[in-house]
Amino acid sequence: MGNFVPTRQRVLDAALSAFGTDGYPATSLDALAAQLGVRKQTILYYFPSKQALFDSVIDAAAQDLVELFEQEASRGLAGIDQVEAIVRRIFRLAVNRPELLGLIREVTRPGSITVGRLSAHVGPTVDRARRFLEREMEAGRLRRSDPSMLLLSLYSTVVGVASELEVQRAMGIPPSRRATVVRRSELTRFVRAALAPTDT
Amino acid sequence: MGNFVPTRQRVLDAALSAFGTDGYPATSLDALAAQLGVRKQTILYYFPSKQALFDSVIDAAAQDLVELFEQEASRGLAGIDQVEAIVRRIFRLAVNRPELLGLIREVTRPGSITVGRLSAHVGPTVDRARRFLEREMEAGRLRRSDPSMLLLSLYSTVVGVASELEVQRAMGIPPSRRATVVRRSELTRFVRAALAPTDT
DNA sequence: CCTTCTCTCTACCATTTGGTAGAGAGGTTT
DNA sequence: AAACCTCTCTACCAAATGGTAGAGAGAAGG
Repeated sequence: MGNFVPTRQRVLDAALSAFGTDGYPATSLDALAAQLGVRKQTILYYFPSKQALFDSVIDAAAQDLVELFEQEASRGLAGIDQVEAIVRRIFRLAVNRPELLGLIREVTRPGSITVGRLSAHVGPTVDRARRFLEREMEAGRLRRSDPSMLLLSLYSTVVGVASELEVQRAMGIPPSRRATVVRRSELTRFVRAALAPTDT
Repeated sequence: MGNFVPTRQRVLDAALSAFGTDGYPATSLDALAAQLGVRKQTILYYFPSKQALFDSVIDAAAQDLVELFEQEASRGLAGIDQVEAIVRRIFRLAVNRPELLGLIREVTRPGSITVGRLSAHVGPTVDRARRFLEREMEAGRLRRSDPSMLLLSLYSTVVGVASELEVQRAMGIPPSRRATVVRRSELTRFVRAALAPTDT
């Protein structure tokens, strides 16, 4: 115990959580500072402006995402098994750090000026994923289709099912631990069905 | 020409667009009024507060959605064909009125207090959709699975692919008319593959 | 003509916002 | 001890926000 977390890092963590939960405009520096037991000017000492703080938060989040992805991808599974492994990973992320996916959602809002920053980070990883899909289609381990579009469909489905908690409630799915497990397994089946190569 | 749109309706339309594009916190009554060529107090005359305006916008949007859905569902198609018809419809909606899906996205944000209002409106329609899926599974026209979860997966996939324009750009999909057509057809294939009953 | 109702306006306000200026405290270096 | 650096603070500020109070214009009805 007694481990000390530098203020800058604490600000970054709290900001990620706040931006990811409430969104950029609804997050005030005063509120953030109060939550940290610090004055707003302390935040502005480390980050010259709210936008700069947001940028740094995006950088940190992107790094986490890429790391997670590359780590899972380097295990070298093939075909649907590899996809499923990543789906599970994203699912776990949605449970443990929902604010991170919330941040992605915030950044990818139409009209966002900060998208470029995120895509610059995840671009190479996206390329890698696309090449993977292409390769596996070539090898007949995945249903043939446009790799970019397939990636988009996968992204939408997985992130949506993993993080659209309010929609789930509206659809009568309780936010229980049990339901989460069912949800993941149903998602996996859905993705498997969508990806399985046609036997012809 | 010369058709007159009552101020109240104009406010409602502009508000839907603004809330759906920029989100609730980033939309100011002053900006909204300016865009309408009117003073803020005119807005507050018709809607007693910003929140009340938002509520009315949600009501209007929900009504549109339900109408669209019921209309398409009443054509009485079966199995995947019915699902595909609705997918096409939602896709058209995303192209013609992207702000409407943006509004849904805004309302379904985690921690939103307004979700209840939306679900109250769409609840019956969601139930109807679920019963449809159940029936079609029973009849062997759709792959068997948990209907609620399947609905969630479908929702995530379709709305995501239809409206996540920034994610698409990040994945190298241009926002061209041509790409939109490809996107819809790939989405359809994806959904078809995910829903097709297993032959066993 | 006067009243009343509908609608939009001007004037104003308290609060919150992101941000600037700079003081002060504590440690390290010279 | 003097100078400096790192960090957090108090004191302010201009701008924007949602909202209140109420005036005025025009049409409708008595």
